[in-house]
Amino acid sequence: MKSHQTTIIDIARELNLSKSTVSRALTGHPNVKQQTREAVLALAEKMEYQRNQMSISLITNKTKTIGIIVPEFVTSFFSQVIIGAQEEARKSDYNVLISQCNEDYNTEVDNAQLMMRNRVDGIIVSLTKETKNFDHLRTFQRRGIPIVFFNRVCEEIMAPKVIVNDYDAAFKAVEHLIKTGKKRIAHLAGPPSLAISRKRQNGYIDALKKHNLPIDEDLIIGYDLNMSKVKIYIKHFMDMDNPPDGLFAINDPTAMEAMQVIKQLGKRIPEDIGVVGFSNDYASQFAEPSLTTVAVPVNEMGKTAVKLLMDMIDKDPADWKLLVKVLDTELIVRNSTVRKA
Amino acid sequence: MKSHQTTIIDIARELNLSKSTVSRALTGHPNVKQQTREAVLALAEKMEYQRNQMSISLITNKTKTIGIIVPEFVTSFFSQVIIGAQEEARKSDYNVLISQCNEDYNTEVDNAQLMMRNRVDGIIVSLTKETKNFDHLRTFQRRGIPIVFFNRVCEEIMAPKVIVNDYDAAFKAVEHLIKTGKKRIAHLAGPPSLAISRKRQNGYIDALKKHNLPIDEDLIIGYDLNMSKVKIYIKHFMDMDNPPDGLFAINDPTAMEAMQVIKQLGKRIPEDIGVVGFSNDYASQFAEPSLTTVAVPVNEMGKTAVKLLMDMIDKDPADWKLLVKVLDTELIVRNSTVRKA
DNA sequence: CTGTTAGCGCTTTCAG
DNA sequence: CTGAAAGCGCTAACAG
Repeated sequence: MKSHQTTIIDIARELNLSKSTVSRALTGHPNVKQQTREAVLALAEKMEYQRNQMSISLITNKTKTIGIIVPEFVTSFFSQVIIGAQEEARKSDYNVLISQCNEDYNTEVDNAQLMMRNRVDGIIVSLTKETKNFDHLRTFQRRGIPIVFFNRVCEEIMAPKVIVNDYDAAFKAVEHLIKTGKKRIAHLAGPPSLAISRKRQNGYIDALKKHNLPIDEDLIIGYDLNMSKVKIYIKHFMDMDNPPDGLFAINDPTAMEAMQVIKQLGKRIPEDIGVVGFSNDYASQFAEPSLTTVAVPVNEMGKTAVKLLMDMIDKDPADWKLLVKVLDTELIVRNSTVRKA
Repeated sequence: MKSHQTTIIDIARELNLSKSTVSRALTGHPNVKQQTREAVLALAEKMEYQRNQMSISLITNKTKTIGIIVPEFVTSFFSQVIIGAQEEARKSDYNVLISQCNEDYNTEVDNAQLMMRNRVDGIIVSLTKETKNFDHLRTFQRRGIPIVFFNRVCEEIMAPKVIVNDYDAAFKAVEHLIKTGKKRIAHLAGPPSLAISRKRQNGYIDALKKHNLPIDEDLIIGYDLNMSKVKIYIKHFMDMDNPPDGLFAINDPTAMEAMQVIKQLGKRIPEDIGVVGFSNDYASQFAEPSLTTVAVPVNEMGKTAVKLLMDMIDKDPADWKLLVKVLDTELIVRNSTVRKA
């Protein structure tokens, strides 16, 4: 079934003009008589003409589309980054092709190839927790298609990155727990494959060190972000002879799941154990107790990534800058660490 | 900066073959000598050839892309629908162009035109709360591009729709509140522009009627989903001489916001007032008390919408079926209505 | 100011 | 089995 889309030829025929004149009128080229232009625009409007992006892309070798690859879509984090990214892209009249990977490496590779086939002008990427091979991404650079990483960045590929001050934020988060009087703080960390896991863990460790608290390896568990495991680890923690009185979790979903388990075990938050998350997920404000967390400027992260990408598109790869933008975070203190009256 | 993407010509030149033969080998056409095919495929692999979707689209007048237009991205609802939709689309080797509208009508129109320019083969749409004019969507049908609505459907356009049994679900939700002993149940409804608001409200009203409870217009407030207003309305309810002892909210974010306010006012949930939401948002399990809500099969909704769309793509519009798929929901009873021991 | 021509990368006739 | 040629909708270069 061939759908009928109005073409330039349709307009040209109707107005008895050449294709090129119509094209010029439509694209705002100066060399068109005012009267002709008006006639063309009026008819285009009437016939609901929408230029065919395909043919233009074929000529210009530009699709005016950027790809966004994110690891998951369940928590609000990446959705919100995407909102920012999309807003920024729209400013430059760019579209956005979005793919989420269900935290699956093979899906990420598929998505990358899909982007390739669709000849996106650039991509912004946050890796799945599984991604350890980066060939599918290197292909882009090899072809002069720019990449910008955000949040879960790849340290082995030379490309601009947008991250937050993970180390500092973690440091402050843990320091906050310490200031509320906690002395045995556990850390439910992310998989070591992710740089953010390592940085946050380092922040955690250094905060303890600064305050002369012992580093107890038993209190640090790196896990694969598979939420169903949180229960096991938290029970493990709380079953200890000397259970922790504080918990710093790699992200908010983990922290909230942990709080569920802690409450089931009959422990009070924050009295028995204070909890801090990371990312300020949409849900964290509603949790009970509301979750103390590190607010990441998600919207800005998306915007910044796209801005950096836009600076690379149409530039010679030799001129690409290797900026690493570090965005500031803010510790949001809520009831999971400091109970308000 | 022209990025170098491998083309069929590159391969043809290298192998001293004609373009057509290479093309045939690549597309699995039977009339190619086994040996030739293997050589082509091997080289294509080596040169990282990725077919240019643009040129194919130009010829076939098909982009293998479907558009998804959703009103917002903040709550988890639409994200999850998109996950399902994307999975289903991928099965048929279709890509997905996603646009969210920030609940803004003009953005919806823009997004629709963007889809049009990109010649999507079909779209699935959930309307913004503001959308009352549907011309931007009718254009698609006029051109033989199929539309499927989901969740927030348009009743004025003849198109397949995927919805849930809003009336029944609301009825059961309210009946559940009644069974927990509540007799004065308020309803924080959505904007009347949305059919789901009206249906859920009707379910609410009929449940009260069935149980011989009076319909008090003062206990029904339809609002514009602007979350900041929830506080005002809930305070208004609770300030009444005879405040409600139950609340049925149009959706989970509303319910959770309401619970926050109720708790601030020092009222107990569910003892003083039982609360039921709608949609089983990701956050609702973490809320305190955990929120009783109507679980919507979000993933299935996305999948079903795409399936219906796929059945229309490539079919003569005359053969398009006007199915309305009604998916079943499930009432999930949590602590906001029935406190577990 | 307007028309003509060529060609983007690919598939699809039509000829061998 | 393979090649040559036409053309998808549009823009850009070259002529008027």
